[in-house]
Amino acid sequence: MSGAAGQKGRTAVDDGSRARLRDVAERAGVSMSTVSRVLADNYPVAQATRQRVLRAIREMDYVANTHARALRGVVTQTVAFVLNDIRGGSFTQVAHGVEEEAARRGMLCLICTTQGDLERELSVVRTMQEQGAAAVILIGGVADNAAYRVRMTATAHSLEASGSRLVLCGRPSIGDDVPATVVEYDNEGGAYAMTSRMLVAGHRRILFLGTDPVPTTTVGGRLAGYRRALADFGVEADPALEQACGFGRADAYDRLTGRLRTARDFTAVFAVTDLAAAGALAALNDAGLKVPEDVSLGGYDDVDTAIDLRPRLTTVHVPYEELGRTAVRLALDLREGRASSAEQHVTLGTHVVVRESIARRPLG
Amino acid sequence: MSGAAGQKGRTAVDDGSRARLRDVAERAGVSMSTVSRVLADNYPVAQATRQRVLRAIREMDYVANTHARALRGVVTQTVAFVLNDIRGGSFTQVAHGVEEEAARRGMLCLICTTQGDLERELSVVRTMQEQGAAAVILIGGVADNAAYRVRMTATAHSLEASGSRLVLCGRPSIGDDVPATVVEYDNEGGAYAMTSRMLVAGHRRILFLGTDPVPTTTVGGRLAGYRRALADFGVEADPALEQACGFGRADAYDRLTGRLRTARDFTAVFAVTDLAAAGALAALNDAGLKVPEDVSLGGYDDVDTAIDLRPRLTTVHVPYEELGRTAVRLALDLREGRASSAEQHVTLGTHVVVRESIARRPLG
DNA sequence: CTGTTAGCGCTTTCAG
DNA sequence: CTGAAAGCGCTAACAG
Repeated sequence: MSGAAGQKGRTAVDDGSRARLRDVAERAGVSMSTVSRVLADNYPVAQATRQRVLRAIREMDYVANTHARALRGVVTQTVAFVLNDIRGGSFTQVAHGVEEEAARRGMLCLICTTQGDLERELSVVRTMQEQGAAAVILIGGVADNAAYRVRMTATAHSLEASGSRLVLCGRPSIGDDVPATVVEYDNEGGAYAMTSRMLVAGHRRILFLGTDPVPTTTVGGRLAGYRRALADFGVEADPALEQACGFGRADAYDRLTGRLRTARDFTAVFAVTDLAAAGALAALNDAGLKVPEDVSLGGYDDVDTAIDLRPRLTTVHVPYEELGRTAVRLALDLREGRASSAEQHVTLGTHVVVRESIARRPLG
Repeated sequence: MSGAAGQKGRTAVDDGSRARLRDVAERAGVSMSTVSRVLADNYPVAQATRQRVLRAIREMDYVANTHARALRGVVTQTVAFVLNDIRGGSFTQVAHGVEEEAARRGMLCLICTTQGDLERELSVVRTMQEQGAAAVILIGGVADNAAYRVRMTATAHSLEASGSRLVLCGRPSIGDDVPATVVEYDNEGGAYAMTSRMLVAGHRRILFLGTDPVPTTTVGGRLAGYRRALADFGVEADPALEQACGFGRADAYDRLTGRLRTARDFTAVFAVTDLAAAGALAALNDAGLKVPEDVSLGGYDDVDTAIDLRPRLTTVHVPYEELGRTAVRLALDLREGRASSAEQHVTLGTHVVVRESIARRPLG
């Protein structure tokens, strides 16, 4: 298929196909080794020869073949970043952190999306492994169950055998004996802090907007923080206040609007994400409720746009970019022997960013 | 370096390194070809043999080497997507479109960022070419000058020689003779429509917030649309109303706040992006000005969060996701001979989304 | 149905 | 300083 290049009388360039090392060597009147040496610049080559080779390379627009190189062991290392959906604020920040740190180390960054499908996640990871990725970073929560753990454990081992590293980012560890790097943020703590703040402001009926039918680790942690805060304040948790809802704006709007039609049995809403908070805010306003005068509102993620909501959204800040950088750093440092396995589990802090959407509980 | 695997008495797996086809063959007691056939599933293999091979593959956790495959011509095709910065609304949507269409075709999507550095853009493209990307998609405006055109033309030809395709996405063509696919949106038309709308509402002094010292094609097009609308309405363009400003929220806030300290010599603001519009809105409000009662405001991009601004932002919708899908579709269809070169330049439409941030010019 | 063989394009000893 | 030669791991004729 790749054609007649190299045949007598036809060069790769005449042919319209990519020039190979051999073509360059022929043109420069040297051996392939010499061209390779000029390219790698890791071995003495006579000035005159070097010039001739460089000239041929330029004239033929030679572009090295990564695959052939990789096969010989000289790899353009890549870091793979696997996420659900590239849209939607927060993960993009993680991606940026990953990109940044990877670029700093001269590595390429592969980004793949899974659309929330665990099956696809596995297949994508496999593809990355085939590509020889130095690290495979999985971002975002998952439905945590036995099947998931078994498969992820196998994946971690397989990756390790390939000389790669699995990184769980914003997702809890699956066991200390599993060869995986874990970079978490204090998901539960952030939710605890937010809920506490609402409780301190006098709220007792706080709607948690965002439980899932199949709860992911992300929701699980936030819900746990919410419940723990209630418990610590001696407030009994009311299951009716744990409202099913997805991460998106639209779903939050619909769910809350629906609920408000029936009853308004809460004085504060803790939305599982800022996007959901935006939807909740719109729903509240459309129902004639003012935030924070009538109902207080809290978000989670601290996306850039939280500040443009009115009132400005009080939310939980997550160091997403740092999460991405750390993921790359830990995984690669380990490979290079510059970090120990002991340092391969990190939890970054979260904190509430106080803005304007939470007020004291209105009397009556 | 890759070690002693394959030596007598040590298998790849014992060794802790990745198992190769040969190891699997040995274990299953067959030849490499047979294993290869089982894997490719493109040739008859006896049931019993197949089972034995499959078993060995599983037991050894065999993972194929993409690079070796690629060298033989069997490639996991990748589509490369090159952008400035992965954060910030709109390009992410394009990336999603690209991802979607690439995935639909079973292709991998490589995403790389350049931080706005043309030098780096070129080097990234080169790396993608080395990787054997089927298409290299460049997204976003650039400073359009002779040097850029020369280099991009060379890049396009080089890519073509590699059997790849350059795609300029949201960036104008650099000439009909250049082998590149161009997927634009009606950038100038969107700005024209927005400005017209403001003019129709009676505004005569419209601040264009977002000219650059080194204007990019994106800004250039939007500014051109702005000027053309003014001209068509017989309003003389005042250079003082073309305010230097970047794409981001923070810069817009600072610039407009600074300007408002001196004078308020406009009744409407046309921000070059929605992000800038968010900054402008905050600046206006902080200066005690109400939108749209005192000053009207228009944005560009129609990012998801434009609807959460108060007032809801009137802006120009750009079909970003569609842009990404189209980029992939055109480039790949051409490769596969399912599209002609004539169809390789497309301009998608834009339109104003009317919300609440533009009102009739206040009297006096 | 299965095995043998000849490379894909490149790097890297090992000899000049 | 330069060249010849031996593969990296895999696939695809070509013979059995």
